[in-house]
Amino acid sequence: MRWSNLFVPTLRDAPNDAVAPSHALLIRAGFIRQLHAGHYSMLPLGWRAHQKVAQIVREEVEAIGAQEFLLPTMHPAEIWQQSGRWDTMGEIMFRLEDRRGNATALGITHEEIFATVATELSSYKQLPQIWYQIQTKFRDEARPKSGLLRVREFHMKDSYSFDVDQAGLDAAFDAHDAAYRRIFARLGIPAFGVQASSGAMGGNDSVEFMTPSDAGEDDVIRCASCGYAANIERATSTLPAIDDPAPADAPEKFATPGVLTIAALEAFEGGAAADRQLKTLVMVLDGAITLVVVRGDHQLNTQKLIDATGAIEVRPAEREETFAALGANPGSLGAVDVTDLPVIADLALEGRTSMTTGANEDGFHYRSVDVDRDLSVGQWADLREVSAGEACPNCGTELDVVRCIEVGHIFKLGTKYAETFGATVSTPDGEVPIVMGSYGIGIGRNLAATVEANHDENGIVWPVEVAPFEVVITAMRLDEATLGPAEHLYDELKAAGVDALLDDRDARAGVKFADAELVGFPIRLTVGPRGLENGIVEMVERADGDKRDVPLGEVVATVTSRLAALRATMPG
RNA sequence: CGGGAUGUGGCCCAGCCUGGCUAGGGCGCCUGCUUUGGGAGCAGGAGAUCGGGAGUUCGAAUCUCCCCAUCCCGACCA
Repeated sequence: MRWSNLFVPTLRDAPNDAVAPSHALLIRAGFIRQLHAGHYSMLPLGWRAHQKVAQIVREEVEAIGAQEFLLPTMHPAEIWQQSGRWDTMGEIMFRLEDRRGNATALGITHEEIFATVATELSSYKQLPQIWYQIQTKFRDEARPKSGLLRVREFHMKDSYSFDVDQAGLDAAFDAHDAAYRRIFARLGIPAFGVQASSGAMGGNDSVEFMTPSDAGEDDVIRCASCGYAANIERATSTLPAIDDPAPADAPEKFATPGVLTIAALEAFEGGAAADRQLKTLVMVLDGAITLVVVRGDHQLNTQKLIDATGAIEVRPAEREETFAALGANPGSLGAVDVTDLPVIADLALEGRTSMTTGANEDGFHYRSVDVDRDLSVGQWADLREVSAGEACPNCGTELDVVRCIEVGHIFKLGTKYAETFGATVSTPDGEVPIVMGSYGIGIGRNLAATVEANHDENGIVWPVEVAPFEVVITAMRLDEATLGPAEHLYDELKAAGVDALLDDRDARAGVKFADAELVGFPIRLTVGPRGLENGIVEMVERADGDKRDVPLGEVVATVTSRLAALRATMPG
């Protein structure tokens, strides 16, 4: 390919709404353009890199035996109604009607569809199977952001495993885990696995692959000592034991005029330290007012509440709803003696006594509250959000919080979809539902994550396997004396299987060099009269700036060996 | 959805507060000449409903109201 024929609209300045490094660089280097929020056009360089990411993913999942499909992205509502997710998916799913008025959805994922196909599996002898596709997904994200990192229309590789039993599922899961680690290594993305909430998908084991980045949107709790790592939606920690004073016989109500916050009650004469208080949150779970109680110095993690209750829609109660339910305003709320509303309490409160909490009467609190005795707790659950500095649940080391991009997610579905859609196989012991697993990886997001992890002040530094071209040949003049040898080199490299680009633009050297660095080709060859006089070209490596003169006759051998070396040294 | 910010040629930005000739600069683009190993110089040129609508005014990029879009933080989210 000749650069003079390639559409590569590079920009000296990034559009001012591109903030994340990958976003700004992919635009500046001419890889992508935005159509509207969350929808991007892939330009020729962007599409090449995108396809290279997809190819790596394809190779690694095929290496574990996966077979490629292509399923429709428009789905009839019925299939989603059958699994129950037509309702539970909420607004994330784009919905439309066809001309007959039939409800239709744009696929956000394909468990239902693959499970339907899997109904044709009839014997355990056909298992195991791993099926996958690389297909457009549509998600009506509330807040698309950071370029390709969070979009509403994107390609995802989603694979599904089908096994006769749990042991088979475990094996398929572990195979995907290993395949994903190889994928991230090849993409130059330093990713690690964390325990995750399985969210709306259902299922048990759930591992998200994360890579640290300020542009991310997940917080991960990590232990530097033992390797414990979990999404903050799932993470736990060990709390220091607290010795409560001997409990009184009954709660004691006392006046607390003007005290509306945990902090104010700490400072109040006769108040209590935050870890001796109960924080009562009034939440609405699928329309039902519910009291959620955590320790005064703890934060509720909403996802944990959702996971614990199975609720679909969760929101804080309005002030009016709260007053109607408890007869008091925020600042004086409590769960003591509340029996007409569900009460869910955090595990950290089990067995606590002599606590202080609102009395459901403005301006009054209770002290000497015994949680087990005075609260009608209907459900105990891990609800509190772990904070940095708390102790690792495994080894006690102080935990860190790391902002991350989720680059992959694998989890065990079990038999839910197989049962719903009747995907069963015959075994010697009778008919059993197929045990499924689900494994996703976003192509565009990983492209962006690669850039997040591989760039410098001059532009992108592509790993060899993802670079839109592996080598750019910069022709310093366009006369035959220079362009001739440059073209010859280009032909030789192509013949040797190297993905090369010939920069034959009528532009100044500085422009060509700067563009080559911005776009991020791993290797650049400078072909100009100065070197040709001595029978050499200059070779520059993007990653470390290493320059060397290479005799014309050795260029192909040198380039191919350097490319091989660069492939082998990918981090991961 | 809550909070904050921004919309001026393809990109970056000035002008707005304090209303006043043909809306200005840089990059990019076109033409010519010179130049040619790290984003060239000179000369000429094209390109704008100032996000949209309504209003105030003799006069609106500038003031007022409504709407839209985009970005950031949060909520939400396989």
